[in-house]
Amino acid sequence: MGDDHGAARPLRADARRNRERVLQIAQEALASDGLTISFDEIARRAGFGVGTVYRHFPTKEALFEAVLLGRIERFVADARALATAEDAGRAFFGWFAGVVEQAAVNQALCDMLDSGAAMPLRPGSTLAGDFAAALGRLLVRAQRVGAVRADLTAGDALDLLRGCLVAERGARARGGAVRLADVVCDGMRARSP
Amino acid sequence: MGDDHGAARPLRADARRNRERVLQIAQEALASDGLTISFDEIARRAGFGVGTVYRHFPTKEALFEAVLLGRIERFVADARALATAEDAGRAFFGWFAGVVEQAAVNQALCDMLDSGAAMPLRPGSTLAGDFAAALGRLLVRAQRVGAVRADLTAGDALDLLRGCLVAERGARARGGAVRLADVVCDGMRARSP
DNA sequence: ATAGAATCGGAGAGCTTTCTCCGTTTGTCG
DNA sequence: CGACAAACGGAGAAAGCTCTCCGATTCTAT
Repeated sequence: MGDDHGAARPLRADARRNRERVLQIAQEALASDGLTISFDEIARRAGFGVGTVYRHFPTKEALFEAVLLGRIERFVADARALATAEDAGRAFFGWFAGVVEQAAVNQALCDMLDSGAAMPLRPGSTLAGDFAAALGRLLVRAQRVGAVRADLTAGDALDLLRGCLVAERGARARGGAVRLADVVCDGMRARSP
Repeated sequence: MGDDHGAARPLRADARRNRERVLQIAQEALASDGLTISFDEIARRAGFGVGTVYRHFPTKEALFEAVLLGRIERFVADARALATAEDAGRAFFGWFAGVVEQAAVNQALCDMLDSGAAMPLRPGSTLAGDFAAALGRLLVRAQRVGAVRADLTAGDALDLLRGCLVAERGARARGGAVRLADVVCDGMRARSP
């Protein structure tokens, strides 16, 4: 599930080139301007007529998904790979900081993770759920070994992740020296009484 | 600098009543829907023609400022009142949590504090600067008595405040039990090694 | 080289949003 | 009460957005 429905005939050479260029430009535009950028503006920056871009991606959302979905899937895959790591605390905090690190330099990723309860994906998608579930597994393991406060839920951690994104992005814009994600991670650590 | 230019003649009785009603409805609409709500929608909810609302507030921004400016000024005043409190750590964390507490139930306040580097105020306003300066003073005092990590700047604290807003608002929406602001505050505390 | 299919370009339909304009209605004061 | 300024209402201008449509153009297979 990703490209076209069923077995489509191969694209004409120029069309494939153009499609790649659109994806490239859209990726840059989304990273710098976020989800609010207009479809027309992306077409303009890519140097194509808007009709051409719509030929490749039937809606604005389809284009944005084509650019961003892979990034989120990657986060989920990373979390799964860490699900059996030796040091559960290290796994959780490392993954958490890694997501913040990558998303903080990409406005669209921030917008996507930030906005409201659900990620603005195709209704049928389970990705938002997968993401939350993957985070939840890392969290529980870290709590079992006493690395993270026991009273935090997966929802809490997800909200803190969103908060970190906002904070960290602000800090980057100012050239701040302190990793704000580290500050928040410290807050999540279990106190040693 | 507030109402009208110079000495305006008093409003007609019905006009004053209508103005109050618009402010009241706008306040509720902004709290629940945030800065993205449309001017037309506010007029509709108040039961007025859009022209009537524009008669009282020349632009959308003017209306929003009339509703929200006072709230921010209040935060600044609170910070100033705490600037000589005995327990500097308590003053800083208490103020920080208080701002989060109040802003978390008001979408527009969140939007305003969140969005980018500057608050979307009239260019000439010094309010954004006042807010940052007030926060900075509480922070420095708390750092002097060793209550807060010494490596945090005022900008860091402001960004963390923004992050808290996002996290806390998410938690409220889910009915979360943990005060996420407390988690972040714990992260800002100086470690006692 | 040429026919024919695939692709492109961009005008414009249809929507939302901010804000203006002016005919109509409503308070107020002598 | 009656006149007149003040206030109201909402149509619609202007701008921006998503998305469609179809004539013009470009590739490719023969």
